[in-house]
Amino acid sequence: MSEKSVRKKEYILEQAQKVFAQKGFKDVTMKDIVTACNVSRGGIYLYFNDTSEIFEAVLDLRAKAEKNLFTEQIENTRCAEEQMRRFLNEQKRELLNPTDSLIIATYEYLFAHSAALNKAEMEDNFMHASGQLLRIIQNGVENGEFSVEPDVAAQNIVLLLEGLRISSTVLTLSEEFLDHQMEYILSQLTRGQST
Amino acid sequence: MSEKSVRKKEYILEQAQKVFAQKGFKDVTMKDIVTACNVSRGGIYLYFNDTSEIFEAVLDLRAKAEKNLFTEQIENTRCAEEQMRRFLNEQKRELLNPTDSLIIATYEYLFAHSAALNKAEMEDNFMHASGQLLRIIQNGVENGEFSVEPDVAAQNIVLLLEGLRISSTVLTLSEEFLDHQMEYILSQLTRGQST
Amino acid sequence: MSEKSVRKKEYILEQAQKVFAQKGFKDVTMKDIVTACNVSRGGIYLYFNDTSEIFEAVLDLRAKAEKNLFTEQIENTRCAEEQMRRFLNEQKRELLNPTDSLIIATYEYLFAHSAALNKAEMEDNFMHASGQLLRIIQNGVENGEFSVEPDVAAQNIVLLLEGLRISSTVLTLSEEFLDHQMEYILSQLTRGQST
Amino acid sequence: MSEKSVRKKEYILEQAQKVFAQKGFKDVTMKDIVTACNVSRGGIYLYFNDTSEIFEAVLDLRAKAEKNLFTEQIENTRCAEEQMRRFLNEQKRELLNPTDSLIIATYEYLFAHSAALNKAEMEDNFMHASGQLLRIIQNGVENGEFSVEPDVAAQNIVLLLEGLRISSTVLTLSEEFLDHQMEYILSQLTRGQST
DNA sequence: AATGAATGAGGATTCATTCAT
DNA sequence: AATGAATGAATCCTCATTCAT
Repeated sequence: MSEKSVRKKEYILEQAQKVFAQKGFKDVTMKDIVTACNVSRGGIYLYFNDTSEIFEAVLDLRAKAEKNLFTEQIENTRCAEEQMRRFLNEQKRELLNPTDSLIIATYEYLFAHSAALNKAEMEDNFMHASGQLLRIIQNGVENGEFSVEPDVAAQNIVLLLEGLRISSTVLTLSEEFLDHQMEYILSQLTRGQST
Repeated sequence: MSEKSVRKKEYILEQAQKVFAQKGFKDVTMKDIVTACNVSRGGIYLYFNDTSEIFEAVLDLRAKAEKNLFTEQIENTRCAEEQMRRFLNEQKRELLNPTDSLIIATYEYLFAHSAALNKAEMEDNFMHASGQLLRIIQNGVENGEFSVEPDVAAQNIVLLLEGLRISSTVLTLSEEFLDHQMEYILSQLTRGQST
Repeated sequence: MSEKSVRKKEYILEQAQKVFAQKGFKDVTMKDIVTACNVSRGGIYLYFNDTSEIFEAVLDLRAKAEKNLFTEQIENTRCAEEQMRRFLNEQKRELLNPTDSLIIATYEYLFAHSAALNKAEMEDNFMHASGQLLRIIQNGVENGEFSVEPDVAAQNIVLLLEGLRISSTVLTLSEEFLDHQMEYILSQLTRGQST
Repeated sequence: MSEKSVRKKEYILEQAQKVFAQKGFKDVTMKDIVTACNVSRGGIYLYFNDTSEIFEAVLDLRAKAEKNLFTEQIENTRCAEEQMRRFLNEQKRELLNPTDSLIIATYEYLFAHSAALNKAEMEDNFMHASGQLLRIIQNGVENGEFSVEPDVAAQNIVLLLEGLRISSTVLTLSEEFLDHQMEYILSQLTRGQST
C-alpha cells in the first residue's frame, strides 16, 4: 500500500470514528461512512469490506493512542494515592466529554458479534484493562496507603467506570456528581487506615 | 380491545422480549417480531406501530413485574445488612442468567432515541432506581450498621451493577467473581465499623 | 332491503360524498369511507363492493336532487334573458362554494374507467346536460331576445361552465370575476341585438 | 451529473409523460415508471424522489417546448383575426389528439397538492396563460377588428379551452364540433362589427 | 346484519455491492 | 486507484378483502 493510501485510510478512520461516536455501531451504514469521508460509494471497498472491519480498525487506532497516553500520565509519581487521583481525573475528563465516546458502539459491536467472539479472550482483555489499576493498587497496599484485596478492588473500579461510561450515553453526569464518586472510590481504598 | 386481543398482545410482548434479549434493539425488525409471534406481516400493526412501541411496552411489562418482586423479597427484615444481602443476591441471580437481559437493547434504544428524550427525566429515573437501595442504606446508617454517605454509596452501587450488567453481555461472569464483588460492596458499607 | 338498511345506505352516501369532494376519487379508500361513516371495516361490503360503486351511487343521488332543483328554479318565467340569468346565478352560487364540488372526483372516476365507458352514451349525457340550456336559448331566439346558433351557443356555455368548475378546484374564483364572465355570456347571446 | 445521466433523465421523462397521459397522476406508482423506462426498482431514485417530482419535471419540459412553439407559430402576422385563427387551430390540433394530454394528470396533481400550493401564485399563472391571448385580442381591438372587453374575453376563451380539454378526456370531440366552437369564438370577438 | 381481527398482496424506499469506465 | 451509476434484496407499511363470531 502506498504512503498516500495509508494516509487516506487513516483519514477514513478518523471520520468513521465520529460517525460511530454519534450513531453507535449498528445504525452506521457504508453510505454513512462514505458520506462522512471523501470517498466514492465504491471506493471505500478498496480499504474496507464492511462496517465491522472499519470499526475494528478504529478501535485498534484508539488502543494505540491510549496506551501511550496512559503510561505517560501516571508513572511519574511514587505515591499510590496520587497515581490513583491522576488516573481517576483522566477518567473524569473523558466522562465529561461523552461526545466522542465509542462505548455504545463498542457494546453494540461486541454484542452483535458475540457468537463469533472468544469469551476467554475477552476476559483476558478485561483483566488487562484492570492491569494498570491493579499495579497502582498493589503499590498502595505495599506502601501501606491502601488496605484492600487488590484484584477485587481493581475489578470493582473498572466495573464502576464502565457503569459510568455507559450511563453517560444517556444521562448528563455533572462534574460534582463525578467528584463525589471519585472521592468515594478513594476513601474505600483507604478504609481501614484510620485504625 | 377484546379480551382475546389483550392476551394476544401480551403473547406478542413475551415473544418480542426474547427477540430483544437476543438481538438488542436496533437490529430487530418488524419482520423478526412477526416471525417470532404467530402474526401475519400486516397483523402486527393492529397492536403496535413500530419496534420502539413494542420495546417500550416490553419494558413497561417488566417494570411492573419487577416492582412486585422487589418489595416482596426485601421488606421482611429489619437488619440492613440482611436486606442488602438479599438485594445483592437477587442482582447476582439475574447477572448469572444473561440470556434474557435487556440491558443492551435498553441502551441501544435509549441512545437511538436520545435526541427525543428528556435528560432531566432520565436522571430522575436514575435517582428512583437507586431509591430502594438508598432506603436500605439509610436504615443501615441509622442503625449504626453502615457508615457511609448514603446518596453517594447508593449511586455507587447502582453504577457498579450497571457496569456488571453491561459487561455480562460480553463476558461470562463466574459466580465466584460476583461473590467477590458483592462481598466487597458490603465490606465497603461497613468500613468504619471496626473502630 | 329493510327500511333501516335504506336509511343507513343513504347515510353512507352522504358521508362518502364529503370524502370524495375532499380527496377526489382515486385517493379514496374503502378505509376512508368506513372511517367517515359509522360502519365497520367489513360492514361496508354489505352495501357496496368498492369505491366505484359508492361513487356511482353518490352521483345518482346528486342527479336526482339536482333535477328537482333545476326545473323548479327556472320554469316560472317567460323572459329568456331572465331565465338565463337565473340559471347562471345558480351556477355562480355553486362555483363560489367549491368545497362540496365533485368535479375532480367525477373526472378522475370517468378517466379511470374510460376503457369501460361507452363514449356514445357519454356524448348523449353531454347533450342532455346542455338540453335545459338549449331550451332556454331556443326560447330566446324565438322571442327575438337572442340571436345565436342555439346548439353551438348552448354547448359553448356548457363547456365554459365546465372550464370554470374545473378551474375552481385549483383557483379561488372571486365573485367579481364570475360576474364579468356571466355578463359576457349574456352579452354574447344578444350580440346582434343592437342592429 | 454526467452527460449520459442527463440523457437518461430525459429519457425517463419522455416515458413518464406517456404513463401520466395514460393513467393520470394519482394512479401512477414509481413501479409504473420504472417499468416504462429501463431502470431498476431502486435506480429511479438516482434521478427522482417521488412521482410528484417526476411530474413537475415533465411539466417543465413541456412548458419549455410549448413556449417555443407558441411564439413561432403566431407572431408572423399582423392581422389579429388571422393570429386568432392560428392560435385556435393549434388548440384544435391538440384537442383532436387527446392521447398525450396531461390535463387530467395536471388537475389530479394540482388538486392533490392544493394544500401545499400558493393560490395567489396559481392565479398569476392563469393570468399569464391568458396573456398571449390577451395581446392578440388587444391588437384586434386597437385595429378595430374586435370589439370586446379584452381581459374578460381572453379569460373566457382560456376557460372555454379548459372546458374542452377536460371534456376531451371523456368525450370524443369531433373535428366538426370543434370547428363550430372555434367559429363561435371568433364571431363573438367581432360581434359589434356588423353595425 | 354487523363486527373487527387477520391475512397477504403491492408499492415505497434504502443500501450493500458490483462493474464499466 | 477511483468513480458513481446501476441492480436487486430486504424492509416497511397500508389496504382490500375474507371470515369466524
